[in-house]
Amino acid sequence: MIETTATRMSGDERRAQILQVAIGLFSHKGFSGTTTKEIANASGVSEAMVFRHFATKDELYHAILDYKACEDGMKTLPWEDEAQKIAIDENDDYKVFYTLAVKALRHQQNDPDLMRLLFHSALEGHELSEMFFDRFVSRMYEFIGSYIHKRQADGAMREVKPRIIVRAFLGMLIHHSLNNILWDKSRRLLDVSNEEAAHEFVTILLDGVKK
Amino acid sequence: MIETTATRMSGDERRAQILQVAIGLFSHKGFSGTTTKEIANASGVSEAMVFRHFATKDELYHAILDYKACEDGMKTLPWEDEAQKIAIDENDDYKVFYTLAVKALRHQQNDPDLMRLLFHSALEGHELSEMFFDRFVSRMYEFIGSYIHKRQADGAMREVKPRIIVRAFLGMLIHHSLNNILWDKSRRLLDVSNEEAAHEFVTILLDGVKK
DNA sequence: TTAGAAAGTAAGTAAGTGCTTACTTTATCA
DNA sequence: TGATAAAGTAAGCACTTACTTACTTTCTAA
Repeated sequence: MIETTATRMSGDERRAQILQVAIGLFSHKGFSGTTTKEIANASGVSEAMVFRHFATKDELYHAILDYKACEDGMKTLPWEDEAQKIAIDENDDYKVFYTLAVKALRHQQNDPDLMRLLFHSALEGHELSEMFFDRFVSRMYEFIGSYIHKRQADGAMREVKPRIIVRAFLGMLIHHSLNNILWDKSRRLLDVSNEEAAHEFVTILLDGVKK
Repeated sequence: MIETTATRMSGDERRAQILQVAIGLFSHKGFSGTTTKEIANASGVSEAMVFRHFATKDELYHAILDYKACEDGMKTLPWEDEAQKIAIDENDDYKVFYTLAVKALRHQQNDPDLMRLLFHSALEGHELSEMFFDRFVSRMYEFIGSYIHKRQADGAMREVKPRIIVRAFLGMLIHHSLNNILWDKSRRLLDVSNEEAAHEFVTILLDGVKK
């Protein structure tokens, strides 16, 4: 893929490269749809090298999931974001939801492979799916849900089950990204910036749940 | 699977049975994750029989897609529904969207395999994905979009790009079903009936876009 | 009742699959 | 500079894959 000079790589470099190549392949063709030979070829290396760095194909898959789910995607958790906390304390509904939305959309756009991997593993019933669900999704429901609960107690939002509102919100965001990644790559159906999408989704949601 | 007596099936019966078995397997394990041997075994028949009915594995996959996408899923198109047309003529926003939502949620719940197949094929870049997109999704955008446009002209809805509203609406619905099918099978996160979900989603949407 | 058509199988094949082995090339540093 | 460790490969192993062939069993209707 990348123009490789004749110089050989260090073990760590090669390992990282194989991992990256495998991410691209797995995320597009799935686990069983990708062969170790393909991974080796795309890495410009023999199959034996793949198996020197990752004992089995499964181990490679797990390494990817660990890398993607732990190192990468989880860096900017909304419940650890300072600006977010301030917006929450100030009860600035628009800011809370807009910030969340733009971040999510940007993240998904910058790393479509993560979303593809997540869906592949969910469909195949891989354990990553559960892990991601427990570590990220369910906390997201708690995080947003408890803010909504607070705002309902304030009398600022209608008394709807908070989690339905969370689902509606995440549904808009995730489905929008999914559309862009999977079906409407050329934006024939709908072509909007992340900011515009976030603004409109948040406006609909907040007007939709305000008292 | 089904308790098969010793009596042999007719060609058509067997073909239909293999097709059903394959739907179950493909939708859970994907195309390349499912072997023809598995399909044969699960059908209680030798592999040769599978290939008598479907010349190649690809042909079987296409037969499934045709069957699922044409016969099954497309039967009750919203733009051919009489009750829907009446609601549209009466400008009964809630009825229009609620009917649509409940139908979609029910359909997705009754046939989770279709959604799984659709996502598998979208991730793998199979052509079904495009076909489904052209034949169903893009028409859905036109259908709902044009109703929204009309209601905006009436002064009943805010001037937001209609397709953003469509995306928000479909996002809630599809994401909700996807959650139920893939991640939250035991409804730990959110347990609501289709009717309640539809009602809340539609209420949020309509309050969110009304003038 | 029996010929023929259709349902069915057992046992393959060639090409792939994940993975290993036995070996060669290159970098590093005492 | 040359011993050593690490990066690298070619070739192949056991098994699986999609698909075939040559054959047997059962149903049907003239």
